[in-house]
Amino acid sequence: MFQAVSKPAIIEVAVPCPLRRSFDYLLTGKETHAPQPGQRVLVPFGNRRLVAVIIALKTQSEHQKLKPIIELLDAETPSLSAQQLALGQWAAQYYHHPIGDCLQQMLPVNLRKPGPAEARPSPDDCWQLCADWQSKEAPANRAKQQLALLDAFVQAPQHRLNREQLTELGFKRPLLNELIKRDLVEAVASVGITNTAETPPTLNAEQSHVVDAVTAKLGQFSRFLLEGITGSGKTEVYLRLIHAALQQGKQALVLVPEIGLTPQTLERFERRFPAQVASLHSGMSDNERLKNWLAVRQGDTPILLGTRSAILADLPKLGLIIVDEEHDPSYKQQDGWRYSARDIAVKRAADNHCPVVLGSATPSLDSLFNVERGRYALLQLRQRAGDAKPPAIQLLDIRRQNLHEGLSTPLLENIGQTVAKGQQALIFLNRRGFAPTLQCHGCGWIAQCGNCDARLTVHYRRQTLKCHHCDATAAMPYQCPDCGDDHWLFEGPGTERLEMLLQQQFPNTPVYRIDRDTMNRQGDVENRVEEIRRGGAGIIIGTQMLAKGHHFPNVTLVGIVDMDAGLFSADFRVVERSAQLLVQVAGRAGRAELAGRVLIQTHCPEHPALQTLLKQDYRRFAQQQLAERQRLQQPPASYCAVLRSDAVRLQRAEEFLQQLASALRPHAKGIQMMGPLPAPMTRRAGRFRCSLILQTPNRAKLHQLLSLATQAGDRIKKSSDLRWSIDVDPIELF
DNA sequence: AGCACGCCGACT
DNA sequence: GTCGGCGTGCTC
Repeated sequence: MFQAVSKPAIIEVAVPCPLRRSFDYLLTGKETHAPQPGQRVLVPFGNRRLVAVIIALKTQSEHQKLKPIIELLDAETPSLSAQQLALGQWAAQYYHHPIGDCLQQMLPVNLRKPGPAEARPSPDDCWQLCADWQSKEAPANRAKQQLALLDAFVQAPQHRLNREQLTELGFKRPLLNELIKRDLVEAVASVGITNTAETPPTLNAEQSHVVDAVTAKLGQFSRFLLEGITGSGKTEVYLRLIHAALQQGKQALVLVPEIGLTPQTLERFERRFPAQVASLHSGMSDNERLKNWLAVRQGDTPILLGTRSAILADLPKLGLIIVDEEHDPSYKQQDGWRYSARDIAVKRAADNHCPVVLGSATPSLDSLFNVERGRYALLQLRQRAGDAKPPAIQLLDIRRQNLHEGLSTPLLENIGQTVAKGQQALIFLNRRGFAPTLQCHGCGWIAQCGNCDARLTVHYRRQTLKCHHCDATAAMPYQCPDCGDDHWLFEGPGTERLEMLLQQQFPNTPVYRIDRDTMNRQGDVENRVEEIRRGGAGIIIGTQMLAKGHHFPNVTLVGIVDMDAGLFSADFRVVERSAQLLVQVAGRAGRAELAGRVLIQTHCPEHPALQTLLKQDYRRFAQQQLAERQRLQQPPASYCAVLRSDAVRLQRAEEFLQQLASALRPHAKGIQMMGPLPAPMTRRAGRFRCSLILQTPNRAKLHQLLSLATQAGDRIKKSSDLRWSIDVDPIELF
């Protein structure tokens, strides 16, 4: 017999290395199952063994001496589905990032090392008969499978079976779900979660309209921006949409910002959809992540709720994507493969012919621009639940004012009046620690970080100096190292200092501080928020940790200590970000019977952006900003990428980008090139950083140039300590 | 990214 | 005479 000539004996793989190309290997012919794209494979690479991903099968190779693979790691089912593989390949091109690294990041950590694609069974993978199962309606006689499974539970010791045993007995998850639905069986480890779905509340007219509009588009690609003010019931809309998708037999993917995935959020979803929600977030073990990742892929779980990287998971029946707080910067990965989960969500919706809903109270300018261009349909929720009124915003001009640790007299008086009424005040300051600067009163010496162009922050209680840009920590000195004087000046306010001041001023009022220094462990914030909600008069001090998600019904006064830092910056996105932060912080306050007030301390009350925000009009602010961006041809009115470099010596970093810029310039017609410029805080963690900014209205041209940049960048001779990277659609310019 | 190979300084 | 510094080049 002839050997079939087309039998693929060679595989093309992506290896987890920063190399922008693939490698070919020989199959041994002794594989126990058929190789398929997406499967993991152990290969010899140099003198190492690496877990690579098959991207194609071939019959021949350009390369002469191929090595044979060591073994196929996936039995049958590839770790990455065809759709994921295609997504990874698309993303590698779009973000100009090495394919091997992209595919590696799409795999759960446990699958990045050799071993089978299985999760260890864990205790919460156990189910038992409900105590009152006999009083419940049994499955119909013709539901033979269900009866068999029920019988297996009755026979089992303690009436319990775990996942492993169920698999052994040949029972599949959907069948188990049937028994769970009938209240015959429940998960063992789940404490305090009822297994009956709660009854959804009634929707108001606005909510119904939104639900109808999106539901009508299930099954086709459609993009929505859902602009819903704080407290307008966005989450309820999401739950209804998910329900509609599930009814059509589809799966739903919900993305939330990094710190938005609190136990409360998860519980809210689980109450509505018992045993149907899997989650992926940073607080879980690698094994748990793998377990949920697999559950969603196998279709056992129809809902995936997760943070940024959840957009990379496989949902074979994906029918709806929701991105909550779509403006949140945590959707953009800030190192390595700098992808935007929000943007990939839109791409996946297109691939899956399904709707994507981007929700926010303060939509990003990118999304508003897409509404303007008619790409996204705009849906709005303007009504606050219970008719709560938006808070009144007022500026406090603090020029030449006496400040007490950063607080003006009027703000202090207002805090006093608020707590006297038994209400709560929330003071927002985006600077943790006691004081941002330590200065010697004798000679003017200032404590600087040895590794960064930054001052050290004083942490009073711990008597330490910390750098907030690297991990440098030092003991608070007794004497000035320059002149020996021991009189110190603590300059500027920090949250720790405000806490001490306010506790002193209001000794009978509880003062709560919420920042990275006081909230160490998972769940600390939730516990503290719960305590505040139950409490009466009180003062809450916090950084941007406060701005997201949590609502404080007893807060009637919000004070913004320092607005000015967010108004002026070389980076045009800083103003957008601080406006969003302001609106979000303001949204923490007030309810129907207690209208809230927001007081903003500033040295520049005439600033146009502030004046617009003052009128409660985020949308008008956004329109003004958009007009400005269009005038200056800045994103989203143009496309942008940043090439960055860093090295131990500034000259090395600069030189590299200069050479890269020269190599690109002849091909950069119609593309604005700015730089290379040292970043505003050039030295950080002992390295100097530079940026070269590219901007053009022509996306195709930008990507052509970036392709050239990857080639040129690899060719240019570099000192060994030089690192460089490409950031497509950056959210920070430097 | 790793890891080896390679050519120049201070140690047994 | 070697141990080891990190420059540079490759990985199917």
